[in-house]
Amino acid sequence: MTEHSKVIEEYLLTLYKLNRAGEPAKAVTIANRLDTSPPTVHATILRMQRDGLVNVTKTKELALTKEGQSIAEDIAYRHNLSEYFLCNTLGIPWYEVHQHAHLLEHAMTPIVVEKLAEFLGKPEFCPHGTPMPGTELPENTITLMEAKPGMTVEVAMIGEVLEDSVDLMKILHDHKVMPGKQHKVIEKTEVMRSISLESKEGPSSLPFHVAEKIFVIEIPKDKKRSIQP
Amino acid sequence: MTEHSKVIEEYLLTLYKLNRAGEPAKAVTIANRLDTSPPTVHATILRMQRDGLVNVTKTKELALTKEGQSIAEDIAYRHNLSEYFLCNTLGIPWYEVHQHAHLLEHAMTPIVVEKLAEFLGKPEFCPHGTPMPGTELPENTITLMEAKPGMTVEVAMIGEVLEDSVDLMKILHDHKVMPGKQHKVIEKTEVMRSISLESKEGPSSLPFHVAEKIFVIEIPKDKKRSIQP
DNA sequence: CATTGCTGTTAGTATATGCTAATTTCAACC
DNA sequence: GGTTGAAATTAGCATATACTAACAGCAATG
Repeated sequence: MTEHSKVIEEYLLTLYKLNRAGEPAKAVTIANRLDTSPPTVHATILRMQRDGLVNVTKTKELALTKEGQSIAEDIAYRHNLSEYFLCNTLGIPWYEVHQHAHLLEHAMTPIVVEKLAEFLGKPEFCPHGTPMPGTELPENTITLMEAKPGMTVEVAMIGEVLEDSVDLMKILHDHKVMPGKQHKVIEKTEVMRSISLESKEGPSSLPFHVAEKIFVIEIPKDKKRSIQP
Repeated sequence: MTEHSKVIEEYLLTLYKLNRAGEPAKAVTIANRLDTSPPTVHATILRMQRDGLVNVTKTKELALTKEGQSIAEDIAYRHNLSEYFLCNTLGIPWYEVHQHAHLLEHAMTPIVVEKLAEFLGKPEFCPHGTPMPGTELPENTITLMEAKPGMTVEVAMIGEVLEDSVDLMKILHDHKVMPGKQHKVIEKTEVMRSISLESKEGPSSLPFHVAEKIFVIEIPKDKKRSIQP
């Protein structure tokens, strides 16, 4: 497990996240996510193949090798751990930590990772609710798109794609659409292509494409707000 | 103050440290310190000149520009702050933190720096006793080489050049030659080119070239071990 | 004064990372 | 089945960072 450049680590992490989101991992997707030209992505993937980090299938799908996967999990862990630290120890708002962690994740030695994890009490989720590699969301997790009107749900995770837009994250924050908070699903309107919610803090409305990336757990009626104030 | 590459930041920090140590800042020195070939250093310095970070005098001395100086101080601060954090918060031994901080120093956004400084209580010295930019060692600081036999001294700072060798640092640690600890200077032997010390923890002997890089403060007889156990 | 030797510089290369423009490939659709 | 459009690829180029080998400049030294 040699050390790899920041760029290679970015590609690995992107592939890892695509995998976990169940999205097809193609070169174009990386190009879009990382805002890089297709030829550059192409060249970089050639190097990654050469170095045994990815395989390219006949259908041009990118598949992480054992080693690639292992490194990617490592980076994801460093990223999530950094976010947890920035949020819970330093008090940086949860909707802003992503960008800062983006730098830190490439600059932590194994010892720092280990000591930081110990210090933080080995957290299993980042502030957006993303589970650390090795941990999973509860079985009964669904997306907000799948929730039916009338349901009361608790936010479990804000999908990682959404983290890239601080503006969007800020809005979610203002409406308390964040891990641990409960909301009641009011209605899904096809015309507006949005879902309206109601929580203690007030009403909110989320477009479908955002609701698809928000993961929630249904709260049975009798347990509503049993934990959350 | 644009962002600069890791490499450029390394060069800036090196120049800053050379300045502070009062050593001449030449291209060769950088080549040695950073273990890089002279032609590479040459090319890099050309780019730094182009970007207004350094000036080269007629005598080939490298002088940081206002901007170069300002960035360098920033990096030094991030480095020292990281070391303080790694040592005092995460509990990584003081003689090992340098290498870990070496990575972190290039990966901290201004907000992270600010929040971390607050969290740590705005420390003014790193675990090796190096003052943060803007802070100075006490006026009466001397090097261990300048201390006379019979003197009792308190270690103030382990020179930054020494930090690069973990092995040496470990030895200093084992002999409690570390900031805050008091030692009595026993003798300076020209033949051995070394200085022998005596502390509560036992005797130690340091070669001249190391003693030159250790900064101490003389402790008047009547105040010996007034603070240090 | 000439030699020695360090320092700086040039020349020539290599690799990783990036770009635009142009071309190929291939599946999906008419 | 042929066309179209997205995706992949190739060609050509640029920059930052590295190296070795060779050479130039200059000061100290014999």
